[in-house]
Amino acid sequence: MLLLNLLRQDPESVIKALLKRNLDARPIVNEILLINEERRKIQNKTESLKAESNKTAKLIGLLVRDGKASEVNEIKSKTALIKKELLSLEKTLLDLEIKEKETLLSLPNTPHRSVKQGFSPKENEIVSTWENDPQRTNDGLIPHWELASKYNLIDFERGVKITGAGFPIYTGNGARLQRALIQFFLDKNTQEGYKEIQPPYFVNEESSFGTGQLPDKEGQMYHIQNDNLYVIPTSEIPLTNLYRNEIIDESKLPIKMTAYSPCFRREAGSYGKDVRGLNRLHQFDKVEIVCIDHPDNSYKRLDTMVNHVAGILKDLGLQYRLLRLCGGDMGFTSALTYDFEVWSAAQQRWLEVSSVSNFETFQTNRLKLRYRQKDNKISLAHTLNGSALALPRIMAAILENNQSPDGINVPNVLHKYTGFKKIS
RNA sequence: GGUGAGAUGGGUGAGAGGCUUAAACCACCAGUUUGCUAAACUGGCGUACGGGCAACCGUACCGCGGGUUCGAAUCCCGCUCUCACCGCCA
Repeated sequence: MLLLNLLRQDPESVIKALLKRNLDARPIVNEILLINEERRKIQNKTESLKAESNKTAKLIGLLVRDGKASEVNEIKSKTALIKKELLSLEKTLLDLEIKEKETLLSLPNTPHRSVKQGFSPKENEIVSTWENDPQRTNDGLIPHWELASKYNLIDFERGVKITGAGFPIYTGNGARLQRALIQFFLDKNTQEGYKEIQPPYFVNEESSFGTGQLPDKEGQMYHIQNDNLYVIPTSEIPLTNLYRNEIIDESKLPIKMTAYSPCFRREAGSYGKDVRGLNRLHQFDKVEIVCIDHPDNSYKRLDTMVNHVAGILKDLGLQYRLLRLCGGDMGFTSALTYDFEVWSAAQQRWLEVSSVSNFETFQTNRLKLRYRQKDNKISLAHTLNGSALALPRIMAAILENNQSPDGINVPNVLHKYTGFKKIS
């Protein structure tokens, strides 16, 4: 949620920034300002009436105490009038408040100045590419879904039987490799100072709202209706919400957390070759990093997070490229997002494996997540998160890129976790 | 699932229709005193929104939502959550 004060002070800069998302926000911004003006007007009126009524009530108290009951009735009739007026004013005020918030919620975050305007993923900027020369031919290469069944690593069919499409069963060395990756990622993250957390996999409505999944992405989450809980599409939700409604001492910043969790996404409406094998699933594993930091520090923090993720991909020997997303491809809540894509040699395409974002105050404004400065001033903190890393496409790339006629070579850094060096 | 007890500021906890502007203590911050620290003493110490250049003023908030009343932390109704014990259970 954008800052109302910013919108009041400098609406033009907000409108200009949102153009990068190909959104003409002018009508909405104008509407908000209009509602806001009206709201403040009504609020002023309401509050002065309340002040009067409070004063009168106190006076009655004094009169009753002094035994001057005869004067009380007269005053009572006066406050009855105030009350009547208040009744309709308060209703109007509430309506305006709701409308103001609703309208404000409909605006996405303002892109950072470094973000380019653009409509689609095609306009994302390639910031850097590691391993300049990925294998540009898939001669003789087998896609990961075939490798997975050739070496008995994943059982897609039985996954369909017991749950449905998009719920693969990892078996034997496949399961072991998956676990090795999770542990490797968690170790890398904790070495970097991220505190390991095991969060719940279900969250309540308030938490989903806090990080912005509600109301924008309601249809993407699995919902447990009996208990009104949402199954997490990412551990970003429980991690970031840990500090919801809290005021953190400035000296405690940054707060750095990491968690492994399975992630559940309905992915309604996506079919075809993009979802083949491990490319897109309803349940997948991910290790996430989340930072809560001082506003002055958050873009430096974003850079260190990006470098950290890059380091992990290098350790695994995966060819990747780093993208800065254009305005049109960025998530609703983000101000700046970098995506990592690894090269999938058999499919001859780039696969997104990590998304690292700075949300600035967009989430903390909803979360009421603030920090206290030395001079006791209270401000909203910045939140950031990133995947470090999402498992399935990493798995796909490892299988495809490291295949040879006699098996699949496991990256060196994983040997101590897998206990084997080759899958054959 | 059953029964019972609760929910008050950063923490403990009083308050049971109007002298509450929520006591007191602890914690925290500043000052006095002091060779340093501690102790003692004095003062300060919530959040949000609105108004104001500011000092400051107003409003709301005692789990959440309604109601009664001129007036509600306090009375009434509904909900949520927490804790304890019992049952079931990895």
